[in-house]
Amino acid sequence: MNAQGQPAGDTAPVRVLLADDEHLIRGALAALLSFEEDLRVVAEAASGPEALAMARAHRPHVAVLDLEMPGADGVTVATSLRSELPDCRTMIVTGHGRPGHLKRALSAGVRGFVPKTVSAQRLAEIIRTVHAGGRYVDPELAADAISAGDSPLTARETQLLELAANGAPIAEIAERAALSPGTVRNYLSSAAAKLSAENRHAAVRIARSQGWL
Amino acid sequence: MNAQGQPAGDTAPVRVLLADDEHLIRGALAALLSFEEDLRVVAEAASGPEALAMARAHRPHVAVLDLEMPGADGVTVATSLRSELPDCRTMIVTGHGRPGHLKRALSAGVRGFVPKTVSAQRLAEIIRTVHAGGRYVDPELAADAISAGDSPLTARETQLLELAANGAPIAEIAERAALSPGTVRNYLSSAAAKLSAENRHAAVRIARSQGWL
DNA sequence: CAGTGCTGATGACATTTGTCATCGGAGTAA
DNA sequence: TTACTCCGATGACAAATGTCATCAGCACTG
Repeated sequence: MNAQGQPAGDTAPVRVLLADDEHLIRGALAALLSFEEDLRVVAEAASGPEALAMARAHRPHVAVLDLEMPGADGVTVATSLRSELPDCRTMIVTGHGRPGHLKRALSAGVRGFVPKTVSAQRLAEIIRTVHAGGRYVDPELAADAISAGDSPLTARETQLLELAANGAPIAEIAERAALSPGTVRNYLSSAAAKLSAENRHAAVRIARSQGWL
Repeated sequence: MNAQGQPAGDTAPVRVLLADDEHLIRGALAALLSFEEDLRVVAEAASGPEALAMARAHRPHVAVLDLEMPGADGVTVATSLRSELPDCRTMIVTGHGRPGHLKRALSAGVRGFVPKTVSAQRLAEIIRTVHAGGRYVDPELAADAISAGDSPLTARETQLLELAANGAPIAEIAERAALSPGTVRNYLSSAAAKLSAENRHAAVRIARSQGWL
């Protein structure tokens, strides 16, 4: 009856991988989790690729991944882990959770999605839940994701919005996408209309805020 | 001879205020710092205003402030603290440190400026340094700040860039600033020219990246 | 097969935006 | 005083952008 996993005693501890580019957070987290007798941090990583390498080397039961990391973001790492180490459960921890990120994460097989506003105790519980095969999604983020719905944008619209994200003029976007300038304007106009934005720049902002970028 | 402050033993501990909106980090940090015998976390806050209130109530020696917080950012809090509690030293911890932020912080009387990539040990040392009256600035950020130079923008240019930051059309910016649309275009054009940007949206990006926004 | 939606393009047109010259007033430093 | 910069505005013009209609190929689906 250790399903929800209060400290166990005799059973083997849960092997945990921590990946976060902020050393301060990662170290502090590792220290806190070390107090939980049934959890053991077996590896730490500061970037996406490093997280993958560490996971291959140390075979954790649960990988706790920051969403924003250099190299590859948490969801990308989770996707790779899913195919490489199917037994490794994954969960995402993030500062600003956007609805779209949650959707992407869930379809990547991520079993936990929590904001950094939770306490360490709570995180430890969630790690146990995930390890036991359960799922946990922050209620507030879940509500946002449900009410937000899916992205109304097509693939090209999304791609062109990304290229427009840095404020580049149409000509440059067209060149980088190998498309006609007129075509680019059409797609961006369409995207802005779908998002009820006044122009493509506002559209970029809106798409970003929804995690559709 | 306790200047750099190795654990002291008999002298009174340094009273520390921790302010960070991410509960996970704040709690973990508090736990880690509690191992340092000469440091004592006497208050925690999750927002700018709360940090101010806590500081008034608990009179910390050193306030460790996150740069990005709801309500009021770390530099704003530091400015208020400087006038309200001149004896309270302040330091800023941040995820992404932009050159302009560092400059603003230093002119607000902040004595420490560190990225979240430092270790907890390092942070503890820096807290001691700051408490002893010293200063500490992350070398990399300092180099960036020096090479970046000051903002070339005038007050109005900066203000209008801020209003333009969400992608709003000129008309809306003009209305919100109570200025003529033509005037707005002139200022934004001037700002874009100073930043070598192709248009105002790219200018916003550049100004943001320098912390001039 | 017909219908639908995404893609990619073109042309036309109106609007927005960027750029420049110019003006006047206020404040400030030499 | 003079010179300088910033502020705020106007007018004119060119360039970029947004919008719309229209076309064609392709893939998919009922």
